[in-house]
Amino acid sequence: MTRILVVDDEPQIVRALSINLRARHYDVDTAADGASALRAATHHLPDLVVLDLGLPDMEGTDVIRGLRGWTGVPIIVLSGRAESRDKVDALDAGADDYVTKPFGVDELLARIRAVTRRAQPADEAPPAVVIGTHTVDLAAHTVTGGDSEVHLTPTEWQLLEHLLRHPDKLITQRALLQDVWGPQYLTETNYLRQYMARLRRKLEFDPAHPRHLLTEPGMGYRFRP
Amino acid sequence: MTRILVVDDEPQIVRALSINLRARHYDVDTAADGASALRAATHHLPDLVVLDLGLPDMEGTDVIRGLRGWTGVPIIVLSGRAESRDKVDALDAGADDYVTKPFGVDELLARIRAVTRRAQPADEAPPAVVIGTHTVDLAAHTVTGGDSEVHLTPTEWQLLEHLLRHPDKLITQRALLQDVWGPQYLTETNYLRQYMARLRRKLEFDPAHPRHLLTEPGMGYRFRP
DNA sequence: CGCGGGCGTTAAGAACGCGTCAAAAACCGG
DNA sequence: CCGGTTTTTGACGCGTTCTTAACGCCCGCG
Repeated sequence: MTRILVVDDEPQIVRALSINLRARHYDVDTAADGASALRAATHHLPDLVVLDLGLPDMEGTDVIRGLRGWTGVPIIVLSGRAESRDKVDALDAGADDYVTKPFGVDELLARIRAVTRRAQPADEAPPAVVIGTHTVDLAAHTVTGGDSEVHLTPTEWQLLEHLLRHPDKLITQRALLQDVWGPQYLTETNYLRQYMARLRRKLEFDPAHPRHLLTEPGMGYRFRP
Repeated sequence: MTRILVVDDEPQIVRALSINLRARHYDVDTAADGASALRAATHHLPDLVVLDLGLPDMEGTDVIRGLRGWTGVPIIVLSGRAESRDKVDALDAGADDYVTKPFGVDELLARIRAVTRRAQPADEAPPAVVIGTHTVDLAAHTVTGGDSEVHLTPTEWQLLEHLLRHPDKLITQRALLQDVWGPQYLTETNYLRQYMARLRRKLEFDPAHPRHLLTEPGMGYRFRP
């Protein structure tokens, strides 16, 4: 869930934005002035800040700098002022985007999507998973740790990836066969037995008693972190 | 040096932007239509793309998607159309920002700074990398050290560059072929075999047993520092 | 208690991908 | 137009990986 902090001193704008954002399944915090905005951000770091520049207590650029001092959270500025100078100041202070009022809600939402999309990869949680003594990094395609060096073949990676991307979830045999081998292999469960065994031999501490790559008899397999 | 690809079919706009950008010490490439824009980006990946939406040969959103298919390079859209719908479409296709014409140059420059600032952290650039007895300097495009003099061809540089920019990370064959040769060579893995062999012959201490330019059978290649 | 399905294991041949050599074709500067 | 460099293309041996088959075991069920 993406958490958005809306900062504006006009209650009706805050209200309208909150309703629209919540309807899109965003989590919304609000603040009516710069000081409480900084406090709210400190208290619970949002994933994005929508900031009106016309606040009663502080310069808008100071609010931006106050945030930028300690966080890289994306900031979208709302402002009634369309002068080039204001935009340049806000953007150079650290804002990610600048929208002039009056603005279309659809456009703001699209800009929110664009900015969060860009910011995501930076602070994304580590895509590394631990299995026994080994650590699997899906992004780099590496297996580290463990005493012996481990190398996985393409098919092994594909299979492992599907399991690791859905922790604790049961993946049916059909789903795995479909995704790794294709639609015409849906009944070749022997492939799964073969390759699950290989994965366990390479990753599990005791392949005969797997603790992470589990079998659900008659159904499929499951990865337990 | 930040390299910017300017795409617009109006020569005077291209010219004005080029002058302004070069004055700010940006490196500028230009393209007049969608097809040559995609080709230019493939040939030498820019750090940012400024894209006019009113191109003669392609839909603007298709150009965006054409880039997004294989790179996360920041894209700022220029457009004469101010309708909310156009903005939403472009942003959701993968654009990072949308500026309506006529626009102030100062504003565009500020938005360029904002977008590149956000994109920067992703690619930290270690200036020099050591492979065996040789030292490769990506910025200067030089190979020093080693007893024998080493000269790399353009294709060899491109290939090596992609590997060195992502240390320890597996780069798939498709990604390398896409970035070095272009989208229509995705299956020509023999090119990779050929040029990886040449790089190893020129850089590795023992080309038959590479220690830094590693093969991941069936998947791709990896640079280990 | 005997039976059968599903699972893990082992073992084999087949198919594929990689590194390599070699040579033709395209490119480039003089 | 020529000579050298660079890129593209084809072919082959070899090791790895994939595919396929067969066997034993556990467990639920009749």
